Amino acid sequence: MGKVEENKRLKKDAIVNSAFSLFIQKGINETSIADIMKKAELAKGTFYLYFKDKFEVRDYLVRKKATQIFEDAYHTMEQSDVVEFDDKIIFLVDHMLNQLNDNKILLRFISKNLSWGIFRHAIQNMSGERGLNAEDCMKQMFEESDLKFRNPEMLLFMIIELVNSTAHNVILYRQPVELPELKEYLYPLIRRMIRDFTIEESELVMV
Amino acid sequence: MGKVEENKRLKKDAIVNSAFSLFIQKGINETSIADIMKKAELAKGTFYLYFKDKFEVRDYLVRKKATQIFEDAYHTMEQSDVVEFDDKIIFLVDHMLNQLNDNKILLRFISKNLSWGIFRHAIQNMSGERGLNAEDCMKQMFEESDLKFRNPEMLLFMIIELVNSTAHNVILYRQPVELPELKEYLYPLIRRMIRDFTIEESELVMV
Amino acid sequence: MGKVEENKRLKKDAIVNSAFSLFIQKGINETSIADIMKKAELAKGTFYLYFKDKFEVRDYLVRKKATQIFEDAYHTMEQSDVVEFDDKIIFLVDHMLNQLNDNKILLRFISKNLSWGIFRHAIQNMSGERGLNAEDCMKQMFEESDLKFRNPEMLLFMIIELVNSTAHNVILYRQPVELPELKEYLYPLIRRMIRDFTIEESELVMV
Amino acid sequence: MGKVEENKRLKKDAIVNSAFSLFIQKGINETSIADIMKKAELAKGTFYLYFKDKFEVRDYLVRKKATQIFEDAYHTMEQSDVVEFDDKIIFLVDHMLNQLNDNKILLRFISKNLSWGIFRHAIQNMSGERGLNAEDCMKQMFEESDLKFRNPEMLLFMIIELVNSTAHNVILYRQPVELPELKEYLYPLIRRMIRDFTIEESELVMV
DNA sequence: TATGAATGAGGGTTCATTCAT
DNA sequence: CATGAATGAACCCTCATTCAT
Repeated sequence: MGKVEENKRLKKDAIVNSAFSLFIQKGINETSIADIMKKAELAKGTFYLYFKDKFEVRDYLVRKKATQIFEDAYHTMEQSDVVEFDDKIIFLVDHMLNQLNDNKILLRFISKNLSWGIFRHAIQNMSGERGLNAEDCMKQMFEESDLKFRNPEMLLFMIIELVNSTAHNVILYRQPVELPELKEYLYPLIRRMIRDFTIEESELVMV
Repeated sequence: MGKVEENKRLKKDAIVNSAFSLFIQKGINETSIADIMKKAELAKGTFYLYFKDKFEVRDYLVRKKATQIFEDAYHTMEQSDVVEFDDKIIFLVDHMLNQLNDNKILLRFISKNLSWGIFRHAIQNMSGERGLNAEDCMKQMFEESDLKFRNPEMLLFMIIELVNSTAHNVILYRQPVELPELKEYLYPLIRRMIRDFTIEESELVMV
Repeated sequence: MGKVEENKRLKKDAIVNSAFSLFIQKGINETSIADIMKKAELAKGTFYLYFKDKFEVRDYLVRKKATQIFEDAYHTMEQSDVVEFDDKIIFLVDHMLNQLNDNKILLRFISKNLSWGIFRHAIQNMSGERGLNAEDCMKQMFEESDLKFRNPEMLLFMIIELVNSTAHNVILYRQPVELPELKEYLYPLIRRMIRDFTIEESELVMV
Repeated sequence: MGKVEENKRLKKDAIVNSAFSLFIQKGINETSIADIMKKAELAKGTFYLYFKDKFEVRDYLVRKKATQIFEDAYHTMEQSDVVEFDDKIIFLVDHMLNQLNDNKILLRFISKNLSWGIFRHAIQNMSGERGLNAEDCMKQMFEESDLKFRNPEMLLFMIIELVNSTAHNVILYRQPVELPELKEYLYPLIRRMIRDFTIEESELVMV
């Protein structure tokens, strides 16, 4: 029967949730496995039946949380009536920034870990669980638009890095400006980047 | 006489150098104070005469190394014959990227710690020691150029964050492209950002 | 089954016994937790599963040993044929003094810690474990006697302090007299104190 | 010249005063030599020119402070018009108790160390410095009175121990009664002890 | 599977003491 | 005499990990 499976899932969730709340509260280095299991109300030894060490839990959490944020943004976008490619990108970015701004603790946790490498890993591996694949989503978006891009991956990379690193400072330390002002500079720049990466009709003919 | 002072400086340097080599080798969390002092060939207790904990050493190191890189780039630029403002910025960025590319270990150490907050702190506090003040340098550069900028601090902030975060991935993980290719996309974008932040003559008249 | 519980009791006893022998040998300040656990043939970390620090062990020991001495004296007295109240008190004191005289090391350990505050705490808290409650014993003794006392608690307090502090010097340093000679002065004085605290029949009528 | 001597005395006083304030504030075990010398505004190494360790300082302090209290009480008594022996004893005890009640911190420091052994040592060794010898004082008091005592030393011993141990609890913990009530029971008891130790005229003739 | 008592290596930190200045 | 930087032994305590139950 699935009762045992169900029970194991509950235990794993308890561990993960406990760990998350402690990681964001005290930091991962100051959190011991004993802490995690005490808060999860499970025996210390049980930890090792589910994870190798606390860093495995951290990685699991980063992927899970990052995916949640992307999924949420993507679903909301799909239900909106945005059609243009650059508007879609801005919509996604804006939605995610707002989520992170509302949940600064989560931001602190995933922000500096969520760079290109982890991002790719996350969107590729995690997606299966809930059926939504971020990489496929993005690919589809690129294809659906009528535009052709010089180097789509590079474009995405630069946008993500720019957004991620500027937002980190602005949201967490409110330095050097507040989030609304950052957006004023950021969104036009993103649109410009998209435009600069677009291959013009004329160029296409040339090639 | 300054013999005692001289000796203290030597001890501090030994600690700092030992710590640096261990931090980049094993990571800061895996480096104990005992490790540091063993490599420095000093007694464990001596550590506490100079630093409160290893994080104080890390901060000291980040400031020191970041300043060194900037100073080096700035000096080289001054001895070159670059005159235009955007060329100067590109020159600085290029020089620093090359330094970091040559010294990936150093990059790993300072990169993720060198965000806007630390950067400002570093260029303001560290400068006195060697006579060169990074903040003043930048200000002077802005003033010397005939251009006026909408929001110079914001411009600098966005450039630094973009360069720092993209370069980090590219240099360390060679993902998604190699450094030369990144530069091909990065430098035009920086020039464009500078242009976008410039207040046109016509606008000036208007105001 | 109670195998685990049994094992824990053994471990705690080992720690306590080891600590006692070291405390009386070298003094508590010169005894480290490492010392205690080495002698107890247990791992250092195990200490913290049973006690917070060595002072908690000391308090535990003082209570335990003091209670043992009292219980022993009380049991012996009950099996004797002493009937008068003052004789009972003298009997108890005498028995306890003899015990302490036979075990000077134990005396040194508990003597200066066994003042009124600790004594009250000891007789109230420790008793449950073995079924005998020192406080109740004393109360019963007071009630069983036909006498009424002006301030029974005060009487007890003064007797205990007088006996404790004089005996400490006499037994440990044999100064200024030997124990038998102290008793010659002490017991008549105690009898006199009891008499002085007694409310006479005549007084009772008055009230 | 005596300038050097004067300077040394000042240094020693600084150390002793600093130590005293720290001992009563944090306890002797929690006070390091570094602490003492920092508060004394002297170099750490200087300590060893005056004392072997902090326990030597403590002993010095106990003697000094205890003597001060006794001297103060004795001087005040001399300037009063008390004549009877038992009144004198009560006067001394009362004065010292009041001093200690006013200075509970001092009491905590010397109380449990000031038993018969230390007391004798103190009154014998320390007296020379200021010209007043407590032992001689007491002897003189005994001789001056017309009374003869069975065992003067024993009498003194029992009074001191009784007063010291009861007062310690009462003043520090206000248990089981307050100081005024303790005195109500204590002073009559002391008078009775003195009477019981007195050799009657009739007895004298007998011998 | 799940437990949690036990382990003991290893961390950070303090501090009495020395000694070159 | 006086200093205070340097020492390194020794302390307390934590914690990942194991394993008998």
